[in-house]
Amino acid sequence: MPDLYAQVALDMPIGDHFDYQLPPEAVSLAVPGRWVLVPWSQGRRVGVIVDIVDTSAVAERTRPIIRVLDEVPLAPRGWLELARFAAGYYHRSLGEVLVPTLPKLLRNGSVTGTRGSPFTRATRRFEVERRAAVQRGSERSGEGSGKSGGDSSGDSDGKRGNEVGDKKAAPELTVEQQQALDTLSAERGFAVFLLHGITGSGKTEVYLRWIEQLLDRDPTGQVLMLVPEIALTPQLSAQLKARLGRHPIAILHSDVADGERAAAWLAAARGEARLVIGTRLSVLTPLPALTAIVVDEEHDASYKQQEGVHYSARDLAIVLAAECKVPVVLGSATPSLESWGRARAGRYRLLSLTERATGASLPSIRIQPLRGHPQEQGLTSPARQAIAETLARSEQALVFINRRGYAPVLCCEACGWLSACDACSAYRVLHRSGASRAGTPSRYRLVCHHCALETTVPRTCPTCGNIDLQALGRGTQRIEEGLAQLFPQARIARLDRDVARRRGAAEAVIDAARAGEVDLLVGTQMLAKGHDFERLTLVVVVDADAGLFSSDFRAPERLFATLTQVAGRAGRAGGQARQGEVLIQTRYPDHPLFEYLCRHDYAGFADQQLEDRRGMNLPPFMYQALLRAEADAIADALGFLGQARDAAREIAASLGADVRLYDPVPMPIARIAGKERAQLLLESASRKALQALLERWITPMRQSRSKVRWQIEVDPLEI
DNA sequence: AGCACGCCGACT
DNA sequence: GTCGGCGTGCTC
Repeated sequence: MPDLYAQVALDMPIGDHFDYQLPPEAVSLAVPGRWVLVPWSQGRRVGVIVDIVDTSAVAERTRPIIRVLDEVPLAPRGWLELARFAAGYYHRSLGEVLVPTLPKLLRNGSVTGTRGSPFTRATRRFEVERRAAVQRGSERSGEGSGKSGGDSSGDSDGKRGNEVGDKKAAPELTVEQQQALDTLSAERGFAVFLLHGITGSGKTEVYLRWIEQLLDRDPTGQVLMLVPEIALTPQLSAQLKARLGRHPIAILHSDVADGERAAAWLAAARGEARLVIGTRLSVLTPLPALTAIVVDEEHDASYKQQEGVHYSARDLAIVLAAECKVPVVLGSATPSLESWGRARAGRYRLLSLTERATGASLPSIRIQPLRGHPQEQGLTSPARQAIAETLARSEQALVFINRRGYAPVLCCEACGWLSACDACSAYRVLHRSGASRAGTPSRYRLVCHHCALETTVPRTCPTCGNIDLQALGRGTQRIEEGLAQLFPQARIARLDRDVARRRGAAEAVIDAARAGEVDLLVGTQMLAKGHDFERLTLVVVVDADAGLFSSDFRAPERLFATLTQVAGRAGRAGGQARQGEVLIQTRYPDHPLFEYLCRHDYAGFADQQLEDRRGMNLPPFMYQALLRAEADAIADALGFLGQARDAAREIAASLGADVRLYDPVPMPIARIAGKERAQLLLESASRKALQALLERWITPMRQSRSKVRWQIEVDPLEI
């Protein structure tokens, strides 16, 4: 019998670790945090050593590990602790948290790669960049300035004009920015800051300065910056590289190709990359010398992982910061109510930026009633007039509608038939497809946004044979078409997920708009995030009502954030440029949300929402978890959840845990792709009580096999 | 979760 | 006579 066993976490829903014999020659390498290749059934898999022990309960079944992956850096201590927390909190096995964080290319043990492979090329490219960065850094420090004013470091890379050629002299900070920065720089240990800054207040500049200071101060320290899914654009990378180019930067994005990702990940894990910027998945990148974390747009829903382990990268960032005893900054113009509530309670330190960095004033927001105001192409006459005036001044206007496609539903006026999806409880959306070259008749398709099933449009009504089928409502494509009719001379561009599907297409639209080659921009959320269009002075929101009376208690919070964000695109230039104007069309002009919005009063809105939530016992005053089930028949899903609830009730009673169990209900969209879905809500004022119940409830449920597919969602964002 | 093994219906 | 359905057992 061997002297030592390695407890190895594997990507399995069962068990937390599996025991393997440790050959004597592997003992020196094999420590917790090491990646290993182990035999598994017929094949082999990679896992992480989580402990070394001298006995095993299953000693007679153990086999030796195959190899220690010593080419992968040993994971730092805080990282394993973070993963342990995530596994416990989201009720998954440790391996399910750990293993998917290793880039695919490194998972098969053949890291070295062949010469000229994407991985080797990426590694070499990173090394060249790193040396160049270090070189720039030493040149700079040779200039002898300790202060991080940095105006002289701007023209660092003179020979190549690829950085858009701007002079990257850092802008002067406003008093508020300076104060925020000073507060941040003074903090060396664990602390959570909420940086609340209005749109255009220069939050990014504060991050940049802080990161710059941190990297200069500690020559080996690493900073992690998390950004939402769509925010990680080439523009942002270019900006960061231009300003912080004397430090090696690694970019980790789900779209980054495998070889590139593996190289960037290794650079981060080896401590070579000083700034690691990425989407939610990068919160689990092992960083040996972490000194600070930034979470930009912390309210963004894309921080919540929606497959695999459903973790919140923002929440894990805070756990990681605590683990590593470093400061973390959450930034947003419209913080989540969870974060805002904690700042109000004094648990997070609030930093406020209340004015725009350019000196521009905030846009004026007008609410335009839809009722009693006839519309043309979905636009009231004040909206059309405002657009016409904007065009006449040769400025840009943005028309915002959060619904892609041509029309949300097709209907038969004779019999009432609607274009329902066969597989989902939703309507198929009318889309205009194909490049409508002049002369080519445009084609239409019916597309289900939930199961992606696409069909042709019936020539006649499938139930009554009527020839006249009507498109009901408006999406981006129809608004675009309407604008072309209303303003035939205007150059119009659309941006939504359909446009962005083509590689580089979204970039092209944004670039064209910035270059002034577009007069009218039409689009969804995508247009609202972070872009700076200098000549854009008008924003029209076609219809703000979807979020006003939703059954989801978070809908007002999201609507406020979206409207604030899109309104923030207007009139950012400052100087002698015109003040921005925002027109919001609604059927409910008296809704209180709009009052706060027009006053640009996020704090007032958020405090009011918090009061509502407190009164109604909702998060953040209540902790929730959701058990979701999926089956061919809704009765099976509901039956499964009913039994689960009964079991939970008993456990809660035996624990004395004060947890409320609701009845199982079908999900808001009950059927997707032919599967019926239902859910069971649990909530408690005590996170501890809820977690204790989940712990005793979920583990046995995983062991018993059911024909119903299910998953647990802790801190669900949508109910 | 995968994957194998193992017993009962519609096809060459 | 087989191909294949998914029930249940196992993986250190």
